[in-house]
Amino acid sequence: MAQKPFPNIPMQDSGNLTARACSTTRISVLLPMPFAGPFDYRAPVDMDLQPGDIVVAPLGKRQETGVVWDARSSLPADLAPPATEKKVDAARLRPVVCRLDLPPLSAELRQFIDWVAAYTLTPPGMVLAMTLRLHMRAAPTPTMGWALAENPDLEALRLTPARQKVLDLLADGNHRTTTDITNATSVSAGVVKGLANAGVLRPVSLGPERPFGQPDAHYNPPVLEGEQQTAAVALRQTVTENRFSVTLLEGVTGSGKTEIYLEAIAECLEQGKQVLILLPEIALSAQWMERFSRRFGVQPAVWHSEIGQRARRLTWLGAADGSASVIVGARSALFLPFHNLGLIIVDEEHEALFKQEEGVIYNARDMAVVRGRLARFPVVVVSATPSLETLANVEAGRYRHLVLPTRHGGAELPETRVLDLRDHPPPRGLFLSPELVEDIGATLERQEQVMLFLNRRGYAPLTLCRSCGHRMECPHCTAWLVEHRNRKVLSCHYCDHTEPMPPTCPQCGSDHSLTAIGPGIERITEEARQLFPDARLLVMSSDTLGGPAATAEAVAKISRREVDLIIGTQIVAKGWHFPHLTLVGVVDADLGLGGADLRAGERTIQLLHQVAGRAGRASSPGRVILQSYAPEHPVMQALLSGDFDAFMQQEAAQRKPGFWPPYGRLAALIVSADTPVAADEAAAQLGHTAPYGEGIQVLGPAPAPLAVLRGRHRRRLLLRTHRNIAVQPILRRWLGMVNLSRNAKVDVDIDPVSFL
DNA sequence: AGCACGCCGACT
DNA sequence: GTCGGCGTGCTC
Repeated sequence: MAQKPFPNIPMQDSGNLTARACSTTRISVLLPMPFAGPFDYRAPVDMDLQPGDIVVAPLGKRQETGVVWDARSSLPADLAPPATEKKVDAARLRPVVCRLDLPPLSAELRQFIDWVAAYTLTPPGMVLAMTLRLHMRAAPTPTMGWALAENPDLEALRLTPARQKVLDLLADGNHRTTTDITNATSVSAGVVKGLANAGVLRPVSLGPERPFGQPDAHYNPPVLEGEQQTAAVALRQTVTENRFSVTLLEGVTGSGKTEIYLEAIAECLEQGKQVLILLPEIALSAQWMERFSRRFGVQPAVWHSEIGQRARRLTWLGAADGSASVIVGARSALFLPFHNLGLIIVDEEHEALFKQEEGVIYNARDMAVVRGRLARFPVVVVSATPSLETLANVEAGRYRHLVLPTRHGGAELPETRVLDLRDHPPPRGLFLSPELVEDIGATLERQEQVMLFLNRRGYAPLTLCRSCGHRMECPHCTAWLVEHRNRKVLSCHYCDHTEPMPPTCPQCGSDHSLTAIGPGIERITEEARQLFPDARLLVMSSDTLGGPAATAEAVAKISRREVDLIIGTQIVAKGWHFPHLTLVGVVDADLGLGGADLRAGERTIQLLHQVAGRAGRASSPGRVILQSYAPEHPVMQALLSGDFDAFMQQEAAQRKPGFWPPYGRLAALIVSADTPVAADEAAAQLGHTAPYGEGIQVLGPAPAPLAVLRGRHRRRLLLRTHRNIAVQPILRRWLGMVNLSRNAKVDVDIDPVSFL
């Protein structure tokens, strides 16, 4: 890729280099590449380079954007990788090409990047790549907008009402983008285009900058009372203290957690500092954005992996120069180069989505705390069902705790009932118990909304041949193929394999013998459609909702009562506000409790509680019915009683003696190879060289639950240590001992969340 | 991560 | 006889 210096970014030229100048100007440059550490370069004499400066450096035949790095690491001894004191010969040093005119990365951010790299055992360059993940030298193409033409030929123009609206809007002489025009006038983009074609509008360049609106801390302050007021004051206090602290803000759905942490944001804005809010799934947070702009008068800047190149660049620069004072984002926003960050809020802190499982494997919730500690500002983690990790930190006095015990606005918590499917089985081949069906019918009768929740996409999770017992499996993964009847395909939920539904059994050739086993959301929809033919159904899953816009529209339809019965997966559990929903039916409450997952119970209770929270938020109380084959299970009992504290204490008691997290540390080694033999060989080697000692234990190797994933054969080992033993030095020594064949690979997952 | 160097099969 | 497959190794 040819890289030309971009004209809008003035650069300092390296000028002529003389051999004499070389000896004293060695500098470290960290490149966004998987090297063990920074490379050394020569700083041209006329180029004043400081740590943090973003530079272009030669690498082999190409040029790369990197960052001038600190000469010595500031990491604590138990994290710092052993220093490789082999200095590259001064004669081999190549000069830095130029310095880019971009705000330098702060010392805190550099330290944070080093810290995350050392903690996750990732090359620091790969962590830097998360900060630098844009074409730093790319052109910020100016936004095009429209202005009224100098002397438009209005005679020839058919002046429709829509066209008139646009002309009225632009009459003030301001230049606007097509989007701004359509938003302000609610005409379609076609109208704008038509006017442009008619020569009434002329295209203008809006210039490279589109400044972010400044949130106004006093725009629309809420009226808070009682416990809410107390909590808001306490949270504002953590901000005014102006030092590192972590606070858990805990409160059930509807207790007003968001309103309260918006006050902490207001306080931080008043201090002139930036705020970062991390949400697990930013693409689905239209309602959150609305609440924010209601409070502060403008939309916050948004960051996630799917924003366009342009918005990406603007937001990055906005973070770096401080003009974006509030950024709301997914986990990757944690690596933005904030100018003056004063607060991070992690909403829904218990969510597994904060864990990045590919590339640099890190937990954004935990790393947010680290960033706050290194840069000395407060962090607030928020949840209705806090993770055991966070609760243990509260218990140990490391985190503060603010609890909002009641629902706000008089709404009652939903009444929960566990329906024992052994006593009330659904008819053969169906999945909704008659008891639940009756309840749904009565609720619909009252013109109230019902939601059915099943956390499984597709029609059926297993397709089985009734003649020979053959199961339809993924050729690349240890997983069943899920039937998607709408699309007439079988598809793997772990890789991108999809095949057409075969007409006969591929094993024995029998006709009409392939049978769908178990329910997916499509099958529940079919059942519901037959039971309630008059109800207006809406299916909400990642399959049916293409993107954020479609999701927002679906949510709006529910709010407008254009829907009676909602059938959804996970996606419905997000913090939506559905005021007319009074009954939630959980089709399979036991789903997720199987398997050997450390956190299966915790996760199920968090998910189901969140789903339950969708019911009865306005004046009418909601009800939740859980279909279960194990009503006696502690998870069901806790959901019944609403006593999550007791459940979590029980979980804690189970994990403490074995030093399971959070009472010990865990690291997973995932061995993968292209053949089972190679995988076994590598796993065995790791098994033989496994560390041992007081408070150190290695479990495995064992085949991973997904023993084959995307054609790679996988084995797992688990390192468990006491909490006071750092796993990183142990792992570094361990991995240094093995001599793996080229086709075998070991991925390290510190603090694993998924055990697949 | 790129990109080159380096040794073995199907083409002009 | 060459073009090109991707295995291994290096980049300050």
